[in-house]
Amino acid sequence: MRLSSLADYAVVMLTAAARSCGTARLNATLLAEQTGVPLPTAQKLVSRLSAAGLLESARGTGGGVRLSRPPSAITLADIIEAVEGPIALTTCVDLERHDCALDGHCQVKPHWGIVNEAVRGALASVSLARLASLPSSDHRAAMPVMAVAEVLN
Amino acid sequence: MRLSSLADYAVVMLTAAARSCGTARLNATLLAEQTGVPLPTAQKLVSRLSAAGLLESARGTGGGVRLSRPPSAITLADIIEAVEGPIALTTCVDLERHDCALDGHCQVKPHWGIVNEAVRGALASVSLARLASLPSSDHRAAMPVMAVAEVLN
DNA sequence: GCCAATCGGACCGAACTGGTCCGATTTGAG
DNA sequence: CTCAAATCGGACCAGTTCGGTCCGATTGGC
Repeated sequence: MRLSSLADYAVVMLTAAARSCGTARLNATLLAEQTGVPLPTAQKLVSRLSAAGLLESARGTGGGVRLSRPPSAITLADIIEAVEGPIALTTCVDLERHDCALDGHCQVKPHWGIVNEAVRGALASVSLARLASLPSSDHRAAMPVMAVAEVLN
Repeated sequence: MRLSSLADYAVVMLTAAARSCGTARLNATLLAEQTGVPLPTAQKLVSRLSAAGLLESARGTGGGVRLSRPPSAITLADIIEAVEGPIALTTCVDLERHDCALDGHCQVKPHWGIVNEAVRGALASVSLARLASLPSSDHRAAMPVMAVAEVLN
């Protein structure tokens, strides 16, 4: 239940990119300096985010990267999936590889899809624009969460 | 963003335990047979779940385990935390070890706590009793999720 | 036409997960 | 009271994925 450091770094880097959106052309070196992410790791992430379509890259001298969409149209779920692959709490909800040992008579399997979508939805509701803004002063530690149970039969 | 197989197995085993709650005394061997989880793994999980207080164990001949609380009072979050440890998407929300390389000037850090609580809340809203029941016929693939963004500043 | 700067992919070591096994402990029967 | 069976509990080991580093391919400017 912990997301990889690469995904964490990617969020930090894209947040920094969103702040200077449009103002300057960005590259891996600059993002690494602004965020503190090690340069080689930043390079790898730039590659992966470009391949996923979140960044548009230009090679050669004076090249670099920029957000391919406005920050409000990029969500946490997008970033995580770009770095880690599809969000799938269990292997059985991953459409690609449904190789679960208990597959046949598993009574829980039908529920995982719902739970997975709930978590994914929570992440998809957070936009990069929101993450780039400074936090408000009135954090409510505990938040009212929609009842997954209500749709879980 | 994928939870460990052990956590998955634990959910399946506890779901099976909830079905035969009160009817029979359970042990690791029985749960392994009913669920298909390999016996040694089931034993390990029984240990861990007992240590976490979700199962009450009795040793010796005729011993075994049983749920320490009614299934409605056990949530997915409880099970996952019992097996994997605290739910912490990033290291910086883990109160124990906040050793993040970017700790000093990370602009995203304030937001992670909110997102983490949202995900945790989603998992905490699913009870074991709900998982043990058969799924309804009208699955709604996409579910309305509360807007995390609304509390994120 | 050459050079410099940038992205893209391949390689390697380390940490964790998952699986297996054996010992410690307790109860029930004889 | 002693023995023995059955159970939980923890230690050990292999496999895999993750994280980090490096070098080559490509492009645009001079």
